Amino acid sequence: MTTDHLADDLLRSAARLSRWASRHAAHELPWAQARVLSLVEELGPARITTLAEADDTSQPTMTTQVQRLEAEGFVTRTPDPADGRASLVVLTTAGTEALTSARRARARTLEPVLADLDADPEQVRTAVDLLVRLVEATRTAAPQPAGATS
Amino acid sequence: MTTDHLADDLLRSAARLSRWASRHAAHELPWAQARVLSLVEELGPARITTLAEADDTSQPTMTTQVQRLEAEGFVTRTPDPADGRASLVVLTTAGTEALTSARRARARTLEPVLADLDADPEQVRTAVDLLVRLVEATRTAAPQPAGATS
DNA sequence: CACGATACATAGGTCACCTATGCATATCAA
DNA sequence: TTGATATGCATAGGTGACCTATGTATCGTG
Repeated sequence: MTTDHLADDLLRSAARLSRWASRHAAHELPWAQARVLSLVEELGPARITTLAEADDTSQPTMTTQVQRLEAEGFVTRTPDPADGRASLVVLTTAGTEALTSARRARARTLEPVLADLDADPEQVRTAVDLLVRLVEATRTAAPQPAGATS
Repeated sequence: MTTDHLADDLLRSAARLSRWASRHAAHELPWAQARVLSLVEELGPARITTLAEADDTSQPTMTTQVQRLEAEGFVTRTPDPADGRASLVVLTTAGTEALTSARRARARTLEPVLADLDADPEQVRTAVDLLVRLVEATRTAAPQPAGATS
């Protein structure tokens, strides 16, 4: 009962927060692309499919995103020496810069709000850590897809 | 410095979490529509413009959303007795039910993950509260839109 | 009643998704 | 070696949720 509310509150807030941020941050780089760049940075040279899985998206979507990023010079694609079908997506210097700048923009957007909150910084840190762990947990814990009454 | 990371971590996690939830929750009702329903419930009979502002979206977008919700029987629009131009959006019984069910679905999606986290429930509650307060703070604290060096 | 302001609707475009499918390469069996 | 099948990526075509710009009533006011 309480858990129901808790989960709902959590999801609602997360959605609202990220929605608010995406609407108020002054970023040239669209969110989805920043996400992909971030992943490439995290995973190093990676295949499209790997990226798609990590981003919880479909392969065609990732293909398109990578194409755009490539067109803007943020990543390059080199053929995978181990597999002629695959290619490896690599971050360029411009990509790294774009990512850094996007991150800074986001942080800068949120900062005044955080300051306004006037909360215990340690508490904030704890809360954020919990969120991070929660996100990690979504990777492992497979959710019940609707009527999975197996 | 730490704050930069903090803000970024927070936004990244929030975005990932809500993205994950939106992709894994078994909801018939699209997210944006659930959001609007939620708002209508919260605000009571409200005008399109009011809803648009509350949802941090444009009036045309809200018009479209309300039209869809109306087509599905989740809300009705009645002319505002006080203003011939305006109409009031009201939740129907079906709308309330849809909202409840969407909420339950979301909570149910997240629950296994929360359980998997195996975290102190009180800590979770605190974190969620903080998130909620943060979202509220975004309402009042106007962010610096880029180079507002006034 | 004419005027600008206001509430909503429409038009037309973009971004981020999706599923279905095509094409090339890899892999394995006979 | 030669198919059959699996795998990695690209393309096609469609949807939802946004946006700005603009139209059309109605409201208030002089």
